[in-house]
Amino acid sequence: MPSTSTTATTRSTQAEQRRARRRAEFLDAADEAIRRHGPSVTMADVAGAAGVTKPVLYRFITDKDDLASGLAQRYVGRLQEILEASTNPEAGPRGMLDRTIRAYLGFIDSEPEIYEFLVQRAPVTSPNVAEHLSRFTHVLAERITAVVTAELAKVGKATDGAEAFAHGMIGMVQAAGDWWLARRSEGAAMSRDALADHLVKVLWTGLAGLPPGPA
Amino acid sequence: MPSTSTTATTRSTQAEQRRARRRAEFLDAADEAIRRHGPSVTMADVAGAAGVTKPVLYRFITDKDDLASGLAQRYVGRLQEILEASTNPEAGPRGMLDRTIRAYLGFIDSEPEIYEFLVQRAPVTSPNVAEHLSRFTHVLAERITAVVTAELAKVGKATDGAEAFAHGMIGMVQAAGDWWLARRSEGAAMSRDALADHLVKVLWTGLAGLPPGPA
DNA sequence: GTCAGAGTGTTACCGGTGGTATCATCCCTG
DNA sequence: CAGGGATGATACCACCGGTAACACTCTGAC
Repeated sequence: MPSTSTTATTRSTQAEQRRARRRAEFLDAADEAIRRHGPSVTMADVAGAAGVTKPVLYRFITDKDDLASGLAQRYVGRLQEILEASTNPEAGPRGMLDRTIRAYLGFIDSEPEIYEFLVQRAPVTSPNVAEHLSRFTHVLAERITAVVTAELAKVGKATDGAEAFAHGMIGMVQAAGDWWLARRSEGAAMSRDALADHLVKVLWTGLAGLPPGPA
Repeated sequence: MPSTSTTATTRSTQAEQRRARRRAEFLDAADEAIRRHGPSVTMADVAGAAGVTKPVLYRFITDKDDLASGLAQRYVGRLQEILEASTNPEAGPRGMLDRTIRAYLGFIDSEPEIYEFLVQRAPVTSPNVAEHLSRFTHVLAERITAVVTAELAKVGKATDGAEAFAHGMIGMVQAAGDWWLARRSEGAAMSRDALADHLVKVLWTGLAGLPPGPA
């Protein structure tokens, strides 16, 4: 086994790793470019932020939607890290709801441009097929569905509405967040914390309004 | 007063009427074009559907966003007509919520392409200013805010959360509607009526979760 | 009758953006 | 040193939103 050579398989995985690293670099660049140019960034802007031209970018990112997908996945991951880091394991589902909403509002508050870029690219993707794979809100929705379903089952309610409720929850938080984001800049409006309190109360109470019945 | 001539003022109002009629024709054309080409219609498509070329269209519609605005206003108007037509005046706020949600779901069910065109054009409009004037959901939000505020005041709760709640409500209905729309095409999912029941229950119950206190 | 002007219409174009074909270069391996 | 795979750039295409410029018609005024 000569020290300077590697087998074919390890070489291919090395290539894969290199590709993945490159892709991550371009996501970093996109991050920076969005911060600099706002949600209407151009692919050339992103490439430029990476110190490179468009064709190179397109060797690692197939599409502008692919780029949005990659960023969405990354930020959902960070959100999840925040949630898991603060997991007081005995807080129960209501605590989880509370923390999730606060984390979400914190994200759109601290990264409004990236957030807007993400939601802006969302509906464009699916012409008519329901292929929203790994879009920001949908990834979130999956996780929440699980929690809601578990909670409903525990309380002995019908679980067939869980998915609709999960998506509805996200929609409510998102819409209220958008509204708050827009009003925030012109003074007025309530504090982020007050809004979070509000949403948690409404949603948690609303959960109780779901119809009873077996799964 | 000669029979073949008109005064300057009536002539100018005649011109205005003509302009308005023309604009309405182009909105009709947009309607048809969206139905034919999907939410990604082109301005040339719209002009073509009106049997005309782009510059003519642009004499009556300033912008693609203006076109979306016009359509949004038109459809919100129709929604309101439906609501008022079915107004059992003694149904109270819960009946109103019920009817509104059903009308909304009926709209996105029967006109999914137009609906998607509308929401797609929504966030693009405001670069950073909160000038979403007459956008579909925002027009709706204003009306709902009024109802919610009144109801909260009646029950003796703090009304400063009404606006956030109104936007949140719309967001929930919209997100749940999107989800339902996407799942509907692949069999599965619940019926439109069941979803409406669901949403009404959750939101009405959630309203009770708002914190008490003076306005 | 003819002239002015307001509408209505078209062709041809611009600027920008997503995305690609093509070619040059470098570096690593054999 | 030969050759292939990755890295890079230039130049281009298609498409879309929006506009400039020009041609035609119709109406009412003198």
